[in-house]
Amino acid sequence: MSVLMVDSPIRSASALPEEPTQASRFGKARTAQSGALLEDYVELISDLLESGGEARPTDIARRLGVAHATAIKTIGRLKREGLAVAKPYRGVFLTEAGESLAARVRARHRVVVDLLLAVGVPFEAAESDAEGIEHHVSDATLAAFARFLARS
Amino acid sequence: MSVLMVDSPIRSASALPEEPTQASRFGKARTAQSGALLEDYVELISDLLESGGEARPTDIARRLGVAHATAIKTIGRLKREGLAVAKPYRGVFLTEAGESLAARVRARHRVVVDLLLAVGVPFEAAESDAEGIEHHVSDATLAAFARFLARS
DNA sequence: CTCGGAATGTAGCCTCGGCTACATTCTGTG
DNA sequence: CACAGAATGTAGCCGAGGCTACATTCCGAG
Repeated sequence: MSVLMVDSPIRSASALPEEPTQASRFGKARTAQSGALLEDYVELISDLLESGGEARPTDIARRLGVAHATAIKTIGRLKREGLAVAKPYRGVFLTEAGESLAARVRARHRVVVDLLLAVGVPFEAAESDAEGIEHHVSDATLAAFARFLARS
Repeated sequence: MSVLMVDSPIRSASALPEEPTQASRFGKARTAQSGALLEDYVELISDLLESGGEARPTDIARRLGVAHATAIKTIGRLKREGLAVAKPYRGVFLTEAGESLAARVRARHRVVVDLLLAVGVPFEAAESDAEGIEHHVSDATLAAFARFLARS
C-alpha cells in the first residue's frame, strides 16, 4: 500500500518525461516487438512437440492463423537465428537455445495470465491479451508479478 | 479467492487451446500491433500541443527516438487516416478524431501504469513496460484494471 | 536584406511479416 | 504400384516502419 500515489496528483496534463528517457522507452517497446514473433513460434513449436510429437509447418500456420508460406518463411528465420532446425519435409525441431527460450516464454506467459486473473480479468480476455502483453513484460515487472501472486 | 486456480493443475505440458481460438488470439495480438504506432504518435502530439503549444516533426522524432524522416512519413499516415492535419512547415495538429483517440489512449496509459505500480512494479519499469503493454489491453481488461484500482 | 544553419520535406533503400500463385514432394488408398 | 490430394517449399508482390542522403524552406543575426 502507499504504492499508489507516487506522483499521481498533477502529472495528468503536464510534465512530459525527459526527451532521452521517453525515446528510450519507445525504443524498448519497438525492440520488444521484434522478437515477439519468434517467441510465439518457439513457444508454439515446443507445445506441439510435447503434446503431439511433431511440429509441422501447416499445423503451425493454422495455429497462428497465417498462410503456410508465412510460417515457412518465419521458420527459416528461426533457423538463421539458431533457434530451430528443420530438414525439408521433415518437421521442425528446437535447438538447445530454442528450448530454453521456449521455457522462459512459457513461464512468463503463465505468470502474466495468472496475474491478470488475480486482478479480476475474465479468463478469455486474460488469455487473449496476455498473448500481446507478455512480450513487453520486463524482468523487473515479471518479478513484481510473481511477488504479487505469491502474497495473494 | 478461487480466481487463481481456474485450470492451473495440469495444463502446463498438455492442453493446447483449440486451433481457431488460438489463431484468433494471435490474430488479435497482430491487429493490436498495427495501430499501436499511430496511437503513440497521437498521444505524443497531444501532449506536445498541450504543454508546449506546438508539435514539430523534429520534436516528435526526438521524443520517439527515430529519424525525422521516419516521423514525417508517419505523420503522413496520420493525415491519411484522418487523425491529424499539417500544412508544410506549419507544425502538426490533431483532428477531432485524433484528439478523442489521444484522450482514450492517455486514459488507458494511466490506468495501466497505475495498475503496474499497484501490484508492486518499480516506477521506471512501470512507465517503460506500459508503453508496450497498453496497446494490448482490451476493454474488458482495462475495466478489470480500473475495478481493481478502485477497491485498493 | 542577406545569408547560413536549422528545420522540413523528398527519394530511395532495407527488413519484416503478411499474402497469392505455382512447383515440388510425400503418402495413403484403390 | 500408381496416382490424387495433401503437405511442403519457392517466387514475387505489398505495406509498414526503419534508415541515409539530398533538396528545399524558414528564420534570426549581422
